[in-house]
Amino acid sequence: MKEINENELPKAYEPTAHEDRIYKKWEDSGKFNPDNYDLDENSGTFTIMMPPPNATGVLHLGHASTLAYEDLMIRFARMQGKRTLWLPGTDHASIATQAKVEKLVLEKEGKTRHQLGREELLKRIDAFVEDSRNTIRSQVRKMGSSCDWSRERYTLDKGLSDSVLEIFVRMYNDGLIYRGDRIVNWCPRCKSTLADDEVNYKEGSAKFYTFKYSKDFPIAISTTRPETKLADVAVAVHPSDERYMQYIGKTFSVDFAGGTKLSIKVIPDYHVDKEFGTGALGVTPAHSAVDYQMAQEHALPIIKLINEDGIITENGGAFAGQTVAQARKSVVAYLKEQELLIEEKDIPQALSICYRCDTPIEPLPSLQWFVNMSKEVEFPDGKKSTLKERALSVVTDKKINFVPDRFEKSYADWMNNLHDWCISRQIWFGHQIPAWYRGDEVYVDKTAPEGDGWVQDTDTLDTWFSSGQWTFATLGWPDNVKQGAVAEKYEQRNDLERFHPTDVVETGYDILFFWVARMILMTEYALGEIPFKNVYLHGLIRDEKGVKMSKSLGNVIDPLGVIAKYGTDALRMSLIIGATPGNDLKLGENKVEGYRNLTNKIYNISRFILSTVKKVKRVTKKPKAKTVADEWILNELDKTIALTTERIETYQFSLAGEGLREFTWNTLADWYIEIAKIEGDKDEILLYVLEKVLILWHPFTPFVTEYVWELLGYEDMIMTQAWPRVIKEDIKEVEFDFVMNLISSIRTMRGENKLDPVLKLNALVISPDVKVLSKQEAIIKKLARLENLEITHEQQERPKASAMQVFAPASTVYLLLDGIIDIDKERARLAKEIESAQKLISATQARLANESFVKSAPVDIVESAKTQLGDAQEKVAKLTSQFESLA
RNA sequence: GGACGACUAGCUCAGCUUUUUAGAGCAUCUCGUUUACACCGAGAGGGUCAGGGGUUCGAAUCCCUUGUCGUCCACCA
Repeated sequence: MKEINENELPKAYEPTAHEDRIYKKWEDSGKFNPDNYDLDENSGTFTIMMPPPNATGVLHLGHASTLAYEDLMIRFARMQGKRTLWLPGTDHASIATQAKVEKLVLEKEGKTRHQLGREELLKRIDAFVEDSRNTIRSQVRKMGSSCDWSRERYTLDKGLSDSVLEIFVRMYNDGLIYRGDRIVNWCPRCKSTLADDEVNYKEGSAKFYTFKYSKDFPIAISTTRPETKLADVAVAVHPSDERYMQYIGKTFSVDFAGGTKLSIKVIPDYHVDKEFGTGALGVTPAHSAVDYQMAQEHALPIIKLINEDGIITENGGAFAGQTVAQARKSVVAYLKEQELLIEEKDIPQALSICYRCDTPIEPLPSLQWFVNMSKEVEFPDGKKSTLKERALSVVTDKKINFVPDRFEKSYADWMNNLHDWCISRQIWFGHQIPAWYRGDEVYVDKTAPEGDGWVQDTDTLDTWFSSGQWTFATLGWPDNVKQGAVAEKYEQRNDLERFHPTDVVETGYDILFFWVARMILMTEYALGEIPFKNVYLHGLIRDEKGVKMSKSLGNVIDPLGVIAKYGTDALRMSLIIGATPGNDLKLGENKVEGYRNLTNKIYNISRFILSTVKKVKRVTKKPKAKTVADEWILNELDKTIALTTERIETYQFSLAGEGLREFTWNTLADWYIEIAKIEGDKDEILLYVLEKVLILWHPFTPFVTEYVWELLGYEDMIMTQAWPRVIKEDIKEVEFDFVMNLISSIRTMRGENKLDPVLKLNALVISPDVKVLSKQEAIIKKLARLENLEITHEQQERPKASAMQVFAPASTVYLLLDGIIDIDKERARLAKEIESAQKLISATQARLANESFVKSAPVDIVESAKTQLGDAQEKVAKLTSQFESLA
């Protein structure tokens, strides 16, 4: 390997030259796997299950965002010395994947899935998925994800399938899973059912028809779907509606369009809006969820008019065989012809559409499998509850925390309104339902029943049924179980015992209900415990104009393209810094460019230190400060360490990154390094600060920090270095004193004529021999202006000692620049603050002197008043001393 | 219809459990081309924190209200 010479290093960091190699180095080291660390029993664990991307293709920025956040948390925990597991995987994504492959097969071979057959299609899908998973694996690596590939999983692998079967059978035996003929959301294009939350709504307009079934029928009704009226069984009216009261309970025989005979009963129902339309509603139980409810309550028959292909059944009389659209025209034509149509107008309507393909949903009665959300059952911990209540209580009891917490409310609302969950899908790709039929017999178990003539259900399970088991099935359940304290030593425990519950799930808020809620349900049912302690939800990533990225608009930013141009570190920072949880993020290229510059800054700070110090060596112990500037930078570093740690621990990643940037660029690079150039002799401190800064940056920018670590020639990898710790009490809040010291010392020197600060300043700034950095000049000019010092241009020499004198309090200058400048103003401000604090004191004292308040108010209120009083008094004392020192 | 969120500098956004004088990045303008970095440095301009009201010694921050935009949920046939 070629020896690295600092002087030959390129001026700018080149991400693409190092990233792949560095990733390989990490991966080959085995250090992504927590088993390859020598840690003691009490190290603590930290676990994240990577949300499995769909096996349909490529990663988008949403995935990139999740990977950036999770890798940050994982690297942070690992450096803190925890046993850290990040388990990667992919989701088979039943409908999405099958639809994609079907489309490809149709394009290439001109065959539909039915022409191809189940076996053959599944073969094609498997091949496609294998390919796709390889793409995803490589993209996850590109993001720098430090996940344990030896534990990689797939929602259709054997372990997950075992778990799915186990849960299905247990739920069936508990009476939680049942098969029922119910109204389902049917997508005629996907030819499958959809869960309630898989239905989207689109604003549109519809023709609203008002008509009578026949000339002698007494009540007119209104509808946007005249064709479904062929299957009406009732007319519902509000019980208090005087117009129709007289008809309630009566049944009318009607000859309707296409020769269909209807038997219409007039029923009362409080849900009917008297003001809407005619105030009467035609009830079509088979093709409307609301009507279905009414039919159940009034024991009305259910006539299925539309089949799974969107074609009118034989119940449609003369219209049988027509499509829904054709039948609508036919019925409207009939109504016009018979002069039954009273009104036709356009109204706005929210159209139900399939969330995958935007096809309008057809509500249909169908025999499907459901999970009962409201049936009481015994959980593994022996407590009895319904799935719904259980999943709700873990959040309301704060066993699971949401970031941001406002999503706890949406979660609770959603859970409260949850209906039974339709889990069967008429899709071939997925976990086939473990139910066998023979005549009227039904058999449910993990394996096929013995005997002849049994036929397995051809449906598969909703993809969320399996991904809902992601946190524990990936850890070996059901083979692995929790045995409590049986295994004393950590090594003797299985993965489930070691790593579950996981610590965090990080994902977009758009799949809160789909996935997060299902994981909570499933895990509570299987294990009686929570799947994760914290849920961090990021927002949607939009383009720079705030438009949602979509293929059709062509505004999709490809993470790989960004990485190729600016590097992974820059992309990661762009996704994390300046983003707040739960809020959408607008990402433009100039933002990424800015963070590319920051990456370069980190590199160049390192390059400078590398080439300046006499000998590169690790400085692990905090060096002694020789000047005030040293003291200041070491203190600032400690503050940054404490702040960054705290912010990452409390999920304030954006603030953590901003604070680091501030320290790195504005404090270290712009000030301390400039001071170091003048003061000199700072090798130890520079190396010490650099090492800590690199470590702090590592979770954000793993590649550049690892690269610099290599340049420094330090042992091991930065990835496995220990996260720095500081004792909070050691941090000094010294800024204000520095300012005061500086000002007073200049005044003293002047007054006593011991030193002439003017002279010293000049010596440094204006020497014609020495070209002065603008930075230094700025410091001096500012100081000079402050203290009314004159800058002269005659001084020739540049005495080192005086440089020390002037720059020793450089930190204070820094603060001066920040604005604490005008003494009179400062005194006025302090006086005002003291006054307001004193007002607070007298107000609080008055309250505490009031006996009835002290006796009647709650104890904690009284206590907090006392604390407040103490704080205020302390504040007054502090401010007063500051005020006096400014005299 | 219900709920939630946003409204802060030209742009993108922090700050929001009442703690000093409202911040950053980008953009603009001026100066600087110096041996870490032009993917640079020094400086400047730019905000009645959407409007109104309230609580408070003190409000961008807490409460109420109005407006605009957005998201989610439910859904009227």
